[in-house]
Amino acid sequence: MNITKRKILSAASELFLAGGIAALSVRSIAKEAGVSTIGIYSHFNGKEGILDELYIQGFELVMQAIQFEQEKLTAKQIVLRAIKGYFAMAEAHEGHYRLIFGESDSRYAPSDEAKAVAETAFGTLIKVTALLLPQDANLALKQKNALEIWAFLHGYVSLKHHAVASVFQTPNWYSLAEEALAMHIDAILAKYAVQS
Amino acid sequence: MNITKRKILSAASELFLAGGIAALSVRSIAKEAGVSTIGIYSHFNGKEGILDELYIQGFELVMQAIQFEQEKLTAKQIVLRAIKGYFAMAEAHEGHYRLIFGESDSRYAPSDEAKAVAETAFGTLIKVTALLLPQDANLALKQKNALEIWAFLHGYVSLKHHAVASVFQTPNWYSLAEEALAMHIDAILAKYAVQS
DNA sequence: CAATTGTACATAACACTGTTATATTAAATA
DNA sequence: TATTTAATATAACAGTGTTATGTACAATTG
Repeated sequence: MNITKRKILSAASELFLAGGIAALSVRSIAKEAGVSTIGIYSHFNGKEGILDELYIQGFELVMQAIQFEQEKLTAKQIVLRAIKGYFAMAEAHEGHYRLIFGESDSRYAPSDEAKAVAETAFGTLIKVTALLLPQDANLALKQKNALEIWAFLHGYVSLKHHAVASVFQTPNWYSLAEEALAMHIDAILAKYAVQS
Repeated sequence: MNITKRKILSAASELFLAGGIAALSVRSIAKEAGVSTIGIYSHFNGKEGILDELYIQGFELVMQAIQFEQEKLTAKQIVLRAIKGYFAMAEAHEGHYRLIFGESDSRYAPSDEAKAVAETAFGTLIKVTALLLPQDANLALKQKNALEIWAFLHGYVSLKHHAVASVFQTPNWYSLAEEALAMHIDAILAKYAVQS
């Protein structure tokens, strides 16, 4: 990647991390990177190109968060650790999280390349959550299962960003989430347990 | 409410229903309502005021969706019907749904009045989901329980709006959701069942 | 009734957004 | 050396939400 291109991208990342989408204007990125506004268009596909890069960054963060060494852990332990990692990522990179889940700019739609990265991330999630299922489970079941856990996870994160979250005085939001998910995982394990 | 004020609000609602947030500019609302742009500021608090009204409309739709006659139904049946109603509302009023969950305009923040309506809606949800719990359950438990089901629900809706939703060829998204929620409800019922 | 006040309105402007046409400069190739 | 290509700078365009200014009409008051 070009050095100017990298400079633009890192400027965008910094502004995004500091102030979210509101701080990301074409002119502010250009100024921070020390280039002219037109540079955003010659090096990237305008603002959409910048957002695509951040979108991809976001899903790479998701993948990193749910993958790790799995030695000597039960399936439930592995999935619960992935869940912890997911929540930690959502807290540490709220801007990226909001972007990849459409809570930033309704005008932005990810490019095909960006969507491909998103699907790869979902593939990673399927692999992790499939540990809860019998080994001979088919793809449809694995997808259903991954979606189930992802929806539960994402629902907690998304609602935490919501105004109603303030009605909970206790700040143990993600503890409640992990409890509920643990219960759900037990239900999944019980449902598909191999009758021996 | 003033007749002009109603005309503005209904113009805004129509534009919003037809084209979502993208179709909602101060000038387009004014034109549709047959008033000057400044009218949006004299009758409402500018665009923020308009969005507040639509936000409140959205949560009223949520409340309507999860409330109905409950005669001769088990707790599980009532909650499952509320869940069906919730999904139906999210499909029929996607624009409102996206608005109240921050997927429309990141610059918009609901007013205190709008937030109060949101909390009332959450109260309704607590009342419905509390049917799954023992009658002597305390408020913290009821809140935890309502959040649990709401997160699961909302997660499915939010992910359906996401680009990754296209990896599921089968269009039975909400059937999968209802299945998963039914299983979770059973787990809740089992956990808090009165030992007799 | 006449005078004053206050409200609703229209026009225009401001500061901002993403994007692009035009012109200029520097670099690389023939 | 001459020509072509790439990167840059300036300015402009069409939008956005918002506001200042000026005007017309209605209501209230002396």
